[in-house]
Amino acid sequence: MRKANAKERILNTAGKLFFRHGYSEVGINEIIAKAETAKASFYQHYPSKKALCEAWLSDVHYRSEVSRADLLDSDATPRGKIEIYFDQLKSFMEQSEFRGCPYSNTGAVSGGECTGIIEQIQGHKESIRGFLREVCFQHVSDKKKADTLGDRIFLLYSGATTESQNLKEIWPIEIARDAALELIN
Amino acid sequence: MRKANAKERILNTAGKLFFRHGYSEVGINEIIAKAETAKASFYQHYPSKKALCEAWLSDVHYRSEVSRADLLDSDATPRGKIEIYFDQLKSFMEQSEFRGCPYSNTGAVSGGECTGIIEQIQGHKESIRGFLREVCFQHVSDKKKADTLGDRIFLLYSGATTESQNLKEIWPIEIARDAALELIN
DNA sequence: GCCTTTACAGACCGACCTGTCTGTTTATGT
DNA sequence: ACATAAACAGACAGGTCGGTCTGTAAAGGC
Repeated sequence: MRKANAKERILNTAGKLFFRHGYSEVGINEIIAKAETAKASFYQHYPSKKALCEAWLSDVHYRSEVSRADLLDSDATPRGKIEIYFDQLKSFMEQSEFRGCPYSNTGAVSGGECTGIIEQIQGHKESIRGFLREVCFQHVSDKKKADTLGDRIFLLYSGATTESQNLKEIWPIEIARDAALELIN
Repeated sequence: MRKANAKERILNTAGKLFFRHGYSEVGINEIIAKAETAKASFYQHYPSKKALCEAWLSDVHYRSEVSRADLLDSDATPRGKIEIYFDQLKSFMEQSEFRGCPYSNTGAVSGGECTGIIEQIQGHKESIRGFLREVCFQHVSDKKKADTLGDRIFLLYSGATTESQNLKEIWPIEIARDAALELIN
């Protein structure tokens, strides 16, 4: 018996490969070879490569949502939560060699023909947006102001991720964090 | 004789296809079929598909740089230039069906192994960043303040492009424009 | 002991990929 | 009229792709 069952091994291996090299650059043969499983085992658990990709994105979404919920319910100040959120992004980008957002990257590959993946991307982005709006609402307690403030921080966050990936540098995240913290004052 | 020579036809056709469907989703055969040329003619002008991609990005960069230089030298106020720049992005996203930035999209595909393309992406991004910094310098005439202000607008611009693409909606650009205009006040 | 489920190995298929090659046609300059 | 270069058509090679198929091995419940 292996350390984990085949389905989990496939999902973990594919996740790493999709994230590092991009969905379209990774083949089924590479996934099953690195996961040390057989092609028949793969198709026993996932009907297609696209379904595996959706399972991966769903898994990432679940974990990130738990993390945001924890941060939202923590006893830090709203301002502190924003700071922590950007610092988490910073360490994520550093330790992932500036690979950026798995959702945006996957969406950039599939030019728009795959509806299932697009829906997951939009759900994930709206989740982050809602989180930032809620944090801001804890700060200003004015729904409308909190929404526009949260949206602006959301765009700073997204831009920081994108350009940190493009330029392979960390300063966009620091600039965005400073700008967000000034906005919330 | 065709309306344009083969090299230009290939570049224009490939540009449209790369932009709409993504670099890795478009093959040589499709390009030459849509460009109504022969494979031998293609390899007479471009040594490889990657070289064609670099030529396309270089062409896009040249045209966008001219556009930014025109805007920079125009007689609009710095604030007006920012506004025009975001409005240009808005109409670009609308008429391109939310395909986003060709550079970021291409960079998301090639996970980092292709240095030539990465250099072009970074050059393009730094060009936009420099443009925004200069516009801000026309406004605040304090080099350090102009730089951080320009960088913040740069991140808003990037985030607006990314999320407008992801969500297939136009509001991120309007939010980013409003935020940028408030920042510059 | 048997039986069902799960995982294994890997051949095989048709389609597609980039890139090479041979040879023909067309346009242009002199 | 003729030479030269560009564009043409398309077969071909060597490889990879996602996905299907047949058959075997091992584990767990009864």
